[in-house]
Parts: sequence; structure tokens; C-alpha cells
Amino acid sequence: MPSAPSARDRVLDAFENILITQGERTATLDAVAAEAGVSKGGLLYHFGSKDALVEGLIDRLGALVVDDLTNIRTAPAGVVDYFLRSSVNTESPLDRAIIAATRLAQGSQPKAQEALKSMQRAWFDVVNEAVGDEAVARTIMLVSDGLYYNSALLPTALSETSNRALANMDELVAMVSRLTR
Amino acid sequence: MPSAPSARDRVLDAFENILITQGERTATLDAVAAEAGVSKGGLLYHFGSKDALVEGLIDRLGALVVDDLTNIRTAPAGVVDYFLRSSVNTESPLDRAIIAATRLAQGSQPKAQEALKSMQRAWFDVVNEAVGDEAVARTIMLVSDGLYYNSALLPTALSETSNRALANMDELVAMVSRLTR
DNA sequence: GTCTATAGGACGATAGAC
DNA sequence: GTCTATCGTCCTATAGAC
Repeated sequence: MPSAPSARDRVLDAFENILITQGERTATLDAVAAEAGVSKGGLLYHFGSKDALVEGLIDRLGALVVDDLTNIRTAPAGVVDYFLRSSVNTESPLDRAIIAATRLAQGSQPKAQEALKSMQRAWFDVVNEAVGDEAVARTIMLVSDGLYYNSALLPTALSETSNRALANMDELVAMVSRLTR
Repeated sequence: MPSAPSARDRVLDAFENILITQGERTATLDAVAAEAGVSKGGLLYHFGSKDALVEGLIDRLGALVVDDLTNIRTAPAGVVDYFLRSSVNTESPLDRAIIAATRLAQGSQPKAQEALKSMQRAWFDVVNEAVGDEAVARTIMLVSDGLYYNSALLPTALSETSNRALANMDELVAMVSRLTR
């Protein structure tokens, strides 16, 4: 029930927003405070420094990943089907946190890099357990990363590959299922 | 014969270097000039503004892509084999230009986004022509994007997936060839 | 808990010497 | 073709009022 998000959460939302739509460079304290509707001083009360803001975002990502792993494991259509379909950016809270963290990771923020790495490892373990073949699991991970790269990393790109893949998600899932047999 | 690169080329090399290793934020005119071994004024003689510097990098990328397309088409081992193997970052001039452009594309630089998009489209056309099946070609593109994402986008990540894939490139090529039969 | 004001440094760009 | 010096702006962070 997201009735009235706290100022702290509004700041994190604003930080994500700017990172996703305009990149790391534009995500200054001034810009984040303005987008969140607070003053710079107000922002710095909740997050004492820019580093603390980054940590706040990574912590939020960590919590969302924990939930996601449960969703993957218990998906009615199966692990691989759910995992692949959830690899295109749907603007979910998790997607937004991942994309924002990826922006930070490319600005030599070691903590963001580590968070993404451990997320990837956790996903691999679940997929690998489901398909029971490491080579197949690795290939599925690459397809998933490719989907993310296309739909999330090139902001307004609407890249050809991704658009086609999105329109043909059933086809892609069938394609990948050829590997498991 | 790269005996003595011109100051202009040294500036572009430095710009790429900083974008790749430290991200867009750190790639300031001061930092690029220092890395290239020229003064800020000297840099601005060759590239009149930061925008011109970005354009210079994108032009370099365009030229390298043209060469690469010829390499892919004429590869002895075949289009798909060559394409996939060249999708891991080998620190080649092309790889470096792509990664640097990707950093810029995430900072809402439309020109960098368009350059990457047209590169992707050109690759897809070659792969599609070679395999003669759009769904298979799309999947191959996604695997390639996944390889790039892992080996190039998360700077020092040395991500699990990518490392394993690198060590098992033969295995991956075999995996993908299952799709074409 | 949120604000304004401001310090101190880094940023992109210009001017002009050599 | 390359340099130094400098301007105006923007950045992170602190101090202190409310």
C-alpha cells in the first residue's frame, strides 16, 4: 500500500529516475533534491553524503532481489520461462533498481558492481538447478543479459533486437527450450 | 603502423580510456587532457567543445565498424562463429570504441545511442543473411549482447557468466549451433 | 525534519602569449 | 599547434535558523 511514500523513499525514487533517464552525470544532489521535491539540506538529512545515497539505492536493490528469487523459484510456468520473460524492462521497482545500479556500476562504484555480480550469481544458481546443465544455464543467462542490455541499457534506444524479441517472447522461449532437450 | 599517434588521436585514446575505466563522470576535459599529455587549451584546439570530442569518438567507432563488417562476412570459420567469438571484450580498438560509446549512450547522448543502434542493425543483417532464420538470428544477437554486457559493461566485474563463457567459447558456439539445425 | 546561505573546489570554455 | 590564466557556473558538503 504505497499511500504516501516517505521523504526518504521519494529521494531514492528521484535518484533512480534521473540515473535511468539522464545518466550518472546528471544525477547530482541538486537535481535529485529538486526531483524529490525537497531542498538539498533536506536530502542531506536523510542521506549524509552522496556515497550514502548510493548505498541506499544498493540496499533497496538487495531487498528487491530477495523477493524476486522467491518469485522465480515458485513461478507456475517454470523457472526458465519466468526468468526470461522477466528479463525485459517492465519498469517494475526491481527493473528500475537494476538499471540505476548498472549506471552507477559503470562509474567505477565498486559496491554497485558487487551487488549486480551477486544478483547474477544467485540467478544463475536457480536457473542451473532448474535445467540441470551448466552449459545450457550459461547460455540462458547470456540471453537474459542480452535482453536487459537491449531493453534497459540503451535508454531510449528501442533497439531492433529487443523490440523484435519483445514482440516474439513466445518464440524466444521456444527457441531456448530447444537447448534443454 | 602506429609509430607516433597524432595529438588528436592521443586525445581520443585518452577519452576512451577514462570512459572505460572510470565512467562518464570522470571523463572531464581536464582529466582527458592530462591523460593525453596535453593542456586543456591544446585539447580544445583539436576538439572545440566537449560535444565535438564526443562526435570524434563516434566517428572513430563508425570507421571501425565498417572494417569489422567485412571481417565478419569473410571469416573462414563462418559468420556466426566469428561473430560470437568477437563478442567478448578483447581490448581491440573496436571493442574499446564500443564500450566508450556505451558509456556515453547511458548519459543521454542521442548520437552515441544512434551509432550503437545502427551498428547492431548492421550486425543483425549479416547474421540473419548467414543463418536464414530471423528467430535464430535474433537469439544469436541476444547471446552476443549478453557476452558484451558481461565482459565489457561491468568494468572490473569479471562476472561469473562471462568468465565461464570465455573459458567455454567452443561449448557456447556448439550450443548456439543447435539452434541452426 | 526541512529550510537558506555559503564555503571551497571542479567544470566547460575563452583570450591571448609564444 | 600548444601553452597559461582566467571567467562564470555548477558541484558536494557544512552551518545554523526555524
